[in-house]
Amino acid sequence: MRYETHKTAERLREAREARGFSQHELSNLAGVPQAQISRIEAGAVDPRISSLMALAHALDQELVLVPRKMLPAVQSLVRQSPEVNSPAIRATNKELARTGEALRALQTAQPGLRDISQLQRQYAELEGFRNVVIETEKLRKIRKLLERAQKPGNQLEALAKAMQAITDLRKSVFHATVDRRDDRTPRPAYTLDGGDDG
Amino acid sequence: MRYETHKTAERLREAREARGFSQHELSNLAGVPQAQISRIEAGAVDPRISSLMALAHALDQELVLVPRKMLPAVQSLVRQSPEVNSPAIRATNKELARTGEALRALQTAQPGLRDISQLQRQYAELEGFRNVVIETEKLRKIRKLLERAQKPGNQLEALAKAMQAITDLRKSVFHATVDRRDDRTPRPAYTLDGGDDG
DNA sequence: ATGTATGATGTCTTAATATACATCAATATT
DNA sequence: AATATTGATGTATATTAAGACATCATACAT
Repeated sequence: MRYETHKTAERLREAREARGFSQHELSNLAGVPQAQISRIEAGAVDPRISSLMALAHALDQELVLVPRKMLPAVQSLVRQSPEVNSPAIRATNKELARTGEALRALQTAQPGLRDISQLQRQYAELEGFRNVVIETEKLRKIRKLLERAQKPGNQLEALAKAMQAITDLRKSVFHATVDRRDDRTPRPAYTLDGGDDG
Repeated sequence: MRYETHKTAERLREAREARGFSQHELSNLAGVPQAQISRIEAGAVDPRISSLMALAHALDQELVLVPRKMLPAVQSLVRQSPEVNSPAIRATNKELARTGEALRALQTAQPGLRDISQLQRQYAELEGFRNVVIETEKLRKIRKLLERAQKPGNQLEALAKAMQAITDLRKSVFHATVDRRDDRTPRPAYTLDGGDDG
């Protein structure tokens, strides 16, 4: 028993943390209890595939059967995956997740607010920048504003500020992304035959 | 429940039958009762991962967690059945071996060359594509360049060209498998500038 | 027709996962 | 300092895979 089960579990944990999900959040997404996730990640149980696949699916991963011969090639492919694990990106993802939560909370707490849908649309776009470094502090400020907008008081002002902040963030992210398009490989990959004999 | 569990089970059965194993034989190899193998393959149970891995291991397969984005690429790799005996693959493996030798030879002959470590890193990844068809001619050219870099003359130029060639080969290999569609850049960037509809 | 191999099922028992709680330590946040 | 979050762990119960063994239908060979 316990072949390299722990290896898969380890990768699951990495994927979860890379996305800034807590075990509880993942639990909600995958329908697997937090306690069970903890045990699985710790290698304390021998999970059924349905459990593993539920988790993998929630993390946008798939469990694939790979012939041993192909393993190195597959792994080198998987390494190229854009799932960066840098602390900065993890922090960003975490803040993004929390901002999303704050937004949902605000929505349920104050369903009447009119501009929420627009806020959500803008946030949805930001969601796409998971795994891309963005200014965490700005995200944080946005989240604070959203939380403030939940409580009575100057809700509208907080909401307006949040809107403005998210717009600014979008702009700044846009510029940052436009600047760093070095991986788009302008030329075709076939430059090898450059006039050398064999 | 039962996500795509049956898919994995199906692949296991294919692998078993491809090797001409009966369920009973596989049972002996993997230590899983024949009845259980039958139920697993039929999708009648939700097996534990240890059972799956025992079967996979006995069939020279590995259970790998793959990001969704990489799934098409990985599958296209896996589809290439490991026909190690095909002439094309034998040729590739042979050329790979010779290229590796040339690299090592160059290293011992010219220990001072600075970019060798990078070359080696890239070559190491190509090594993973043993048993996968890659462009043998390009490999051949790389080897020639490495051999040329050993002899005095325009070493640096040969080395630079080799580096470029190996980079291109890597790209071409990955492109051949990865790039069916263009979803590498975070897409929401396009929609960032315009305010949407109200 | 006889015998054999293969794979699917059935039954019973055992052991372990899955689940729903609760709790606790460590950390982060206010 | 007080509070909230996160992850690990404990307990009790229900569900179920795993394992051993038997059986049956089918296909294939003798």
